[in-house]
Amino acid sequence: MSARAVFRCLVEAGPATRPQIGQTLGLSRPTMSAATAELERLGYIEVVGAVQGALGRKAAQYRVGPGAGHVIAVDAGSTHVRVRVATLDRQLLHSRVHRLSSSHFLMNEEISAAVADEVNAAIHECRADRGPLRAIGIALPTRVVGPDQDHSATRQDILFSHFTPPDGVDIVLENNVNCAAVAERHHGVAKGRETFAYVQIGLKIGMGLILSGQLLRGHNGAAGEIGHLTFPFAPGLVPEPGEVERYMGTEALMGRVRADWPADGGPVPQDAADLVARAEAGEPAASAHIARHADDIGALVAACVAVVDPGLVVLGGGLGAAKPLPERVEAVARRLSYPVEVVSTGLGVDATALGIEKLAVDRALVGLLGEAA
Amino acid sequence: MSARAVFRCLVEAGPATRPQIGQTLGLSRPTMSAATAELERLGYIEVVGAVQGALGRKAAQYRVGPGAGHVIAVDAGSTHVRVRVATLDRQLLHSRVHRLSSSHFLMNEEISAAVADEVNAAIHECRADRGPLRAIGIALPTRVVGPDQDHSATRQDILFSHFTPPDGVDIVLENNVNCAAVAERHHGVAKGRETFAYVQIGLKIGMGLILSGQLLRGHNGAAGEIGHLTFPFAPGLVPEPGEVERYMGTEALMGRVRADWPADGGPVPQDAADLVARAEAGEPAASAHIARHADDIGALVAACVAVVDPGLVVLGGGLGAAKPLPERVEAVARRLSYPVEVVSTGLGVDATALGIEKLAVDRALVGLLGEAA
DNA sequence: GCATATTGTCAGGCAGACGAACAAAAGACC
DNA sequence: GGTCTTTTGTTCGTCTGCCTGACAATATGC
Repeated sequence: MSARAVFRCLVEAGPATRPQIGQTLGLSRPTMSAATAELERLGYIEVVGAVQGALGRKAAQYRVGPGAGHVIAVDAGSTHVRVRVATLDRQLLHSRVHRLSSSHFLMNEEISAAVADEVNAAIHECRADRGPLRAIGIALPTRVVGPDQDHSATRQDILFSHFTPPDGVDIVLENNVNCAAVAERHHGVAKGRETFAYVQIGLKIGMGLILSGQLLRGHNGAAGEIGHLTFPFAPGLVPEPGEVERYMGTEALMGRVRADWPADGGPVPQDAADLVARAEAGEPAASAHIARHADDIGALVAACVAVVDPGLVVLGGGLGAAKPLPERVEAVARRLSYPVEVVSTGLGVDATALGIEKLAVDRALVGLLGEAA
Repeated sequence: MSARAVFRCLVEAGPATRPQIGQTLGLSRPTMSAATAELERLGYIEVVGAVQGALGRKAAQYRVGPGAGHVIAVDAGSTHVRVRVATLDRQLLHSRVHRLSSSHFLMNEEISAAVADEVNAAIHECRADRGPLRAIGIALPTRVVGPDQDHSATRQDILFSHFTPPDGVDIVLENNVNCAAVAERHHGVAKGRETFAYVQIGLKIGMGLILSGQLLRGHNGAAGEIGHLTFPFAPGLVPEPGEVERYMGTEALMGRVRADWPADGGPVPQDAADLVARAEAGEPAASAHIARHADDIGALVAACVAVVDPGLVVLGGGLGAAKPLPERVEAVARRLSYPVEVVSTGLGVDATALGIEKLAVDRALVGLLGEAA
């Protein structure tokens, strides 16, 4: 039915009149009238006003209505839990940031409890305000596997020991790096791009792959786990699993910085943010370390480029926005492999939350409109 | 129109009766009659007999008819040019192997001339035999880029200086490793698999990726070019482009074998096939080299697994079918990364030709049935 | 007030598919 | 052999989803 297409159009492109939607979808006026009448009857859309063109009769403007419901998006990060409640057309209804008592590498009891609390608070906050709750999306700092896959060795089950989802509400779990990649595609520098890679450089290192417009999860939900890349990878050396993570994470970087800081370089940088700031301020020692790190990341990106040839790599995470990084990474990667464009993310700390929000909205639409695409 | 679906069904599943097709496609008898009548009128299908069930009236059996036409598939390999002419439902009409005078690393004048000669010969051979020629597929040992991409630094244009395709015939170019991957999916050990990687280990090393059922080509047509993987990849070493290829190819392997062959190991193996045969026969020196090579490949496969998590890796190429390889590669890859199954190809030297044939048939179907999927 | 342009609705029609009924062909059973 | 049952194939009416064309309902500008 064309009503589905009309609703999708309103969700994605925002308020519009019947002639506008008919134009973009290639539908006739009678069909548009029937579709909007049906959607309005269901409460999924509502008239929001009338728009006057240059000439002629005013056109009624429609938008997603309260009956379409809303979603809750949660970014369960290592230092903060961020919650967003939004309508299907992404009007923010509620948002909260919960600071964790300490920084966590993995999904654990404290994060799970915080997520459960925040979701329950959000549910009560927005009750009956903008229609039914359709989906809850949670971005996790762990590998996420589907219901038919092997759950051993994952930590996503910890969450559900703290949290019972309401009946009839879809739950969407996704890895946080994958979520950031989705956000880059819909709101960030990769907008409209069909194929690209998002590389997160922070405490841990990870990658999210969007190929031909769809997120690559992989057979075990482990696609993009480049922290597990073979390393060292050279004749005569015995590789160890997970060494890239241990070598490229900010802790290892700061360890090298502390061990290698020149006596005349001033105080040793306290953390990665400090290092980046002083490199951007022009301090030679800090710049040298950032440059060296960029070269390492460039080699890593080159490996990913050789495997999937994404054409564009977006750098994110704590170090991803550092000024001199993209150019240097791009230079190294291009020397080692095929042409690739490397840019920094423009989305801030909200990237992951925006991405899981988009995924939750997509799931809600599937539930609302049936299986059809 | 349902006629498209019926024709696709006959192309993919072979001869069938109307009730059978209606069953699989969920179409009613009247619809099936209309569809087959339309297709028969166009000459795309024909009645091939009548099938008697356990009881009741005989059912007419249909199959793809002469009017549907045929395709030419060419594997432009490094030592041979293989040609297959087949109907859309993959009945082999003609096949030829043209041995090249020497082994070539890249697309060059001799290969191009041989391809042009063989295609022209095949065109005249099958003229008016099984309807019009719909598409010509050519598997190339080079990176293949689309018409909208950057053609500099590719060698696919050499071909067209030797060869003018007939009017109205679609030309499909694809990298030979990607073709082998497609063949594994449709005829080989990865049959029915939606996501897997094919790794070719021979003179050169390369990978073809099938993700969610579709071939990943990448932004520059360079996806799977793991010969360009960053190498060496370890702290303090300066990586050089293309070193994996130079290290993992059979020439480098045999160089190490010759340099390192024990005095009491008998005559030095002449080539890779000899090395494999003697390893399978139990000779310790040969086994040790194959094992070492398997470990290297295992590290390489682990890198690919970390990036795309294919779940299944099919080994092919000159060394891919070597007996002890898959288990050893799997063991190394699993230790370094996520669970992955590693198996050897069951298709022989025809893998690439079968793959490009499938791609040519797909293109012919698009041309025949319109843009619809 | 009237011409013109645009939106919105109504009626009719067309394409594609389905279900029900009926005709045709084959084996099963007496 | 005759009849019954089962399956195939066709004819007919219908239904859904959409379009085209005509008409009514606004809006602007002279």
